Amino acid sequence: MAARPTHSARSTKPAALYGSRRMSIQRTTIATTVQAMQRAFTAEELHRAVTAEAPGIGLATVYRAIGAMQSAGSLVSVGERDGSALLALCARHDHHHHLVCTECGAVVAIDCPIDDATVRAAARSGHLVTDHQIILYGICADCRTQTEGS
Amino acid sequence: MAARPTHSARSTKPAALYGSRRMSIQRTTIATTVQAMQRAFTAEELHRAVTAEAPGIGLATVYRAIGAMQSAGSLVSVGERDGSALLALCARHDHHHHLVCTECGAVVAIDCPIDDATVRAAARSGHLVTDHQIILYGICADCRTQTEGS
DNA sequence: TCTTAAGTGAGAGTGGTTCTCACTTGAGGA
DNA sequence: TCCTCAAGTGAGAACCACTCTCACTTAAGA
Repeated sequence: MAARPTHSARSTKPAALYGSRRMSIQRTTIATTVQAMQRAFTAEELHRAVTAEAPGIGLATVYRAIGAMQSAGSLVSVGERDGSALLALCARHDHHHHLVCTECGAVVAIDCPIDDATVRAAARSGHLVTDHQIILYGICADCRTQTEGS
Repeated sequence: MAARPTHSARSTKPAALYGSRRMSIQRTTIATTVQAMQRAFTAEELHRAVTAEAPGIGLATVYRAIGAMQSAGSLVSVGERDGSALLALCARHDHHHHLVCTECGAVVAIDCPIDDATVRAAARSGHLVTDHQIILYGICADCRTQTEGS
């Protein structure tokens, strides 16, 4: 299993995060704000950050932009916090999962730990695994070095 | 990885599903209904099933009973369906996960596929895995034999 | 029986998310 | 440079799963 940052999407153009042709000022602001986010965030946190940048952008607009980015595959849901969906920017399009740092909220892409052996073992019991959903929680490399340094 | 039914709780007394001493008629009805459930269910589905059995039992009572059974560890959340939490009876108290059958909704306990190798590989990238959440979707043994039989 | 705290039903409240509607605006074509 | 039109927007209502409150009931131990 290899772990690498999810964040190459940070350097792509805002428009690339959506699946549509048309780019409004609001969507550009939202995309830029998402790219500036250093960790996983909720829709409400994103709305707060966006309105700090450009007051007047509605919550519904933020939700619509989130939906568009999720459809385009540039934004993924990585669990939840206090009943709200936790979102993160992710440029990887191959099959993978995410490790959410419980210290700082950073999200790291992780290769899928479900291997052939797992699927075969399930098959031995008569079950067929067709899909799965995995979220890993832990402490990221940065937080570990910080903790060990102090 | 071994897979085995989650359902030994089906044969236990209703009172054993809750962590408390006191048993009301409502809680007994709810526990019996849960034990009769052949698959994963939502709170609303349970409420419908319970009121079919004993009309007048309130939704809040069902939610309170679900909370008590979850605290007691006899009922677990195994994902979600249409925005509602998906619940299932489970008697296993060791570390494990669940396979939800996409055909019939049956739930099967599955040993944890996250092994030492996975954790060590994450550690090699500097990350420490402290917790995880896994839901497997697939087709259970019964549904497979049915499909192959027809 | 009595006491008492746990449990109950009804319904209001909460909070995240989605929908509606009238209005605005970006982008492509003439 | 207009014109057209569909995509996008803001405000706020609506939706929905779930929780809380409150007056009342009841199980269980003394």
